[in-house]
Amino acid sequence: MRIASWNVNSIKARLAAAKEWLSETAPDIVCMQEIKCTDDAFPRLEFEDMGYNCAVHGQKSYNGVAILSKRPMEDVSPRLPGGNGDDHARYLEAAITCDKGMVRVASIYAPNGNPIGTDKFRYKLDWHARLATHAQELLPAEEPVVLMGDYNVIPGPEDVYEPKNWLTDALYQPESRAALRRLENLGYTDAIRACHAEPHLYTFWDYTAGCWQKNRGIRIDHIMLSPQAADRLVTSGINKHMRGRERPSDHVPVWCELDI
DNA sequence: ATGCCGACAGGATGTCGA
Repeated sequence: MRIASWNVNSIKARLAAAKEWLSETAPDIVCMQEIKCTDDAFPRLEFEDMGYNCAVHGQKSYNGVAILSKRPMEDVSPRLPGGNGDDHARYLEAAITCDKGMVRVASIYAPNGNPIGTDKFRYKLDWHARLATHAQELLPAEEPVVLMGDYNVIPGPEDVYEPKNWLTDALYQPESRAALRRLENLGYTDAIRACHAEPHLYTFWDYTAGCWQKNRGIRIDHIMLSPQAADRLVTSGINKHMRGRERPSDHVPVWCELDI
């Protein structure tokens, strides 16, 4: 079972690239982030024609997450618990029954949080705290859980081209990195790191300043596996080539293969 | 120190992203 995640940076702008990528890599489940459209505007029929069911939690202009699945989805639920009226579309969860059992998948678009020292950074940390609480609450069921998407957190110095440049950025603050580490401390596994030890694996390259050409990237899109999902991890990867195509997203897809 | 690029809404240019 191949499960992938991609921050598309507008599904309207990325529809052709997305269809091409789906044809080439044939993931069974796909989590998308930053679809930047309402539920009605999501190109559902295009993906249904390719054999996918669609669950969409959209928002006009900003944010928005979706899950595509070749198999039916159950328990589809948007939004993290808590948040006091937080209306950003940043979380969507679904349960999917596979050949050897079920998997629970969440599409995650965590807040950027810049600039630091503002309400935006506070919102980022609060959002991650809500995510950790929910992640913890999912554990007693002992299901395979895959929390995947754009976490907007650089885990460590090996995940960025030049750590010094990011010392005042919300993506690299100690509190941000601790939020991601909190999931690991709960028992979740970073699927990319579990399969690839080498440094300088990136999932995002800024559009500006020739970052892609110079390979000045950062690793901020993550696949976090519950213990029962990690037990079934076969391999994982990053579709880096997608950044070099026409009209690319600034993020590239990440994926894992689970024996489920 | 700032812009660089790209997408959005709206109909010029400001906002946002990371």
